[in-house]
Order: sequence, then C-alpha cells, then structure tokens
Amino acid sequence: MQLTPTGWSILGFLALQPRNGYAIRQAARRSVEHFWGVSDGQLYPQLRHLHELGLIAPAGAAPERGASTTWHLTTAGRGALHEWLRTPSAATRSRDENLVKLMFADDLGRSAVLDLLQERRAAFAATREQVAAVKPGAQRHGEDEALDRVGPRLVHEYSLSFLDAAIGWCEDAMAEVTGQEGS
Amino acid sequence: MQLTPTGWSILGFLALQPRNGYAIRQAARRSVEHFWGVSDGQLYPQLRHLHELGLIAPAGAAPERGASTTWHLTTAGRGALHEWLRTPSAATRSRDENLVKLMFADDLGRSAVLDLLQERRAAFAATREQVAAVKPGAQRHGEDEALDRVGPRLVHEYSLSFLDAAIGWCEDAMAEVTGQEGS
DNA sequence: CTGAACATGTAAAAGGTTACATGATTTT
DNA sequence: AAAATCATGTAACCTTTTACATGTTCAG
Repeated sequence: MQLTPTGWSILGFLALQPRNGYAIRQAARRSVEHFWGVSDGQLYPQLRHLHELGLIAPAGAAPERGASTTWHLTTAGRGALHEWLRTPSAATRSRDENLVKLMFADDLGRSAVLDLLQERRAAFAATREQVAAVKPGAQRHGEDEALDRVGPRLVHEYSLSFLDAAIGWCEDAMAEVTGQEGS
Repeated sequence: MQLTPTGWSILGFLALQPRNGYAIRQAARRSVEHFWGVSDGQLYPQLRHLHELGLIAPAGAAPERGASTTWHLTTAGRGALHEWLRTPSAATRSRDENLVKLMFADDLGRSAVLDLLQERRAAFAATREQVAAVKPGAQRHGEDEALDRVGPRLVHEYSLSFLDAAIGWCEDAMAEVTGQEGS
C-alpha cells in the first residue's frame, strides 16, 4: 500500500477519531502544521482517493455532494496505517528562506545580518506563542481515548523545544554579531 | 525580479565565488542541504534561466554543450541578490515524516513509540556528525573573502544547535515514555 | 437578514524529485 | 586502460500550492 505522506497523515487523523474534511484541516492546523502542512487543494481529492482504496468510509450511506461527510477508518485502513507506522521514515527536510539569506547577507554589512536575525527571532517567537496556546490531544471534550495518547503530547513538546532552541540561537547569534565590531 | 528561492540560493553561491554547476551542488551539500536542498534536475535549467535574465554570465565567451562552464554574477545579478536579501522571508517549513508517525503511534503500544524515537535519535545523531565534520566557509584554500564571512558560520552553528536540541528532546522523550509504564 | 464560520470541491500552474543519458577528465 | 569522479543535461512524474467557485448553517 503506497500513499503520499499527506495521505497517511489524513488517515492518521481519522484514526484518532472520525470527522469530516474540515475538521481534519483544523486538527492539522493545531498540531502538525509546522512539520507537515496539509493544503486545501489536496484534502478532498485525497479523501476520495482513500475511499476508493477502501481505507476509509463515509458515515452515512453515500457521500452527497456539498453535504458534510464524516469519514472513519475501515479495518483495512487501520491495518495499512499500522503497517506504515513501522516503515522507515524519509529524512527530515526543511525549507528555510531566512537561513539561506543569512548565508549570503555579509555583503550588505552587519546591520543586514542583524535584521535577518531579528526577523527570524520575531517569527519564531510568534509561532511559539501560537503553539503554546494549543493543548495537545484535546480535540474532543470529556474523557476520550485521545486524551491519554502520548503521541500528540510528545509532538507538541517537540515543537516547543525546537522553537526555544531556535529563539535561543537567534539571541546568541545577535549577541555575537553585535559584540565583534570588526570588519 | 522574481525567482524561486532555489534560484536565489544558486545566485547566492555564485555571489560567494564563481564556479560551475557541479561545484554549486557540492557547496549546497556542504552547507544548505538540510534547510534548502538543491536537486540535480533543477540546477542546470536554473543556471540557463539566470543567464537569460542577465543575472549571471559564463566565464568564457559562449557556454559549450558538455563542457565545464564557470559562472559568475553580473552587476545586475548582485543587485538583484541584494534586493532579495532585504525582502521578508516565507515562514520556515519542515516535512518530517517521523514526527507524523509519532503522532499516531500510540495504537501500536509504547514499544512502537520508543522505536520511532530511537529511529529519530539515530538519524539526527548521524546528521550531526556529518555536519560537525564540515568547516563552514572553507570553500577555497588560502586566504579568501569567504573566510571572514559570518553568514556561513552562523548557519553552521544553527544546524548544530538545532540538531543538539532535537537529540536532547529524543532522549527526554524516551526517558519519559520508558518511565511511566502505565497504559 | 446579514455576516461569519462551516463545508466541499475544481483547475491550472508551479515546483521539485527521480531516473536516465552522456561524455570529459583525472587517478590508479 | 579501467575506474572513479567530474560535469552537464533531459524528461517524466509526482506533489503541492494557489486561486477560484459554491453552497450551508448558525449567531447576532
């Protein structure tokens, strides 16, 4: 069984609990967004595809066009997800325009380098606040299977620790660049 | 002037010093790879494109097919690069399959979560060694303008501090998951 | 009843990765 | 002379992004 990681991620969200496409998007925004964005244009085609493969099924009989459709995993879907979970992962990849700029910014002088670091710090700090405001796994109210999962909590903690490290680095770097007034 | 960040990154490497396509790829591998990969299939078409825009020029008269071509920035190219450097950057984006799996791995039990964390730790540790082995900015021998640039050094330090944070988090997470033998 | 949020979708274009294909140069 | 590395390029495919398009439900 072969899917794009975006497909797997959608499958994963349905494994946590049944929901409609819109709710998947929201859940992705709350948790995964920074390391696996799911874009609008891909969500609904992927749902159709997963349905065709028999990995998910609509709650009602037939999904009507334009109406809200709640999807849930089939047995095959859960099996496929578990199989994927045991598969080795592709390496982490980032696309970080700001860092690329930093690489080449010397030409413009120290102040330009500082500007880039400041931009970076501000962006990370804003993201950190946003992430800190979210409670991981609290996707439903009341007692729920989702609540005692370690996965969402660990991922949330990872995001925070990454952001803290990045912000810390920005500050160190700014101090370093400000300190040595050579060149 | 509008380019893809891949194009800008190529331009940036030529700003540091003139070189051929192959050398750009190598330089990218040494420095930027983890946060802005430049893939083979894009490099040469991009060089042609940058040439058409008048941002870079070949060393010899005309670039011959199959022969090594050393490219350097034109005045317009350097101007465009500088302009880009002052432009606000797109937000950092990562694609991290391992983290997505972690999010959904609870179903398979604590041992599967630990496996994922171990896989993650090993991958980051390997990358860390690889990155640590590289000396930033040392792209030429002898005294060189590249040597007193802060950019490459800062970026190198960022990579290391990111990797350290990630490895630290893996270890904390493993301890946490191992510790609480509930569920 | 009006606007905000909910909900689903499509089409086109841009971008990136992979695999392939070829030949030159240098080292052993 | 063979092998490794240097060097350039193409084509197909896959994925993602963006922009658009439409209709519903609920709160004020």
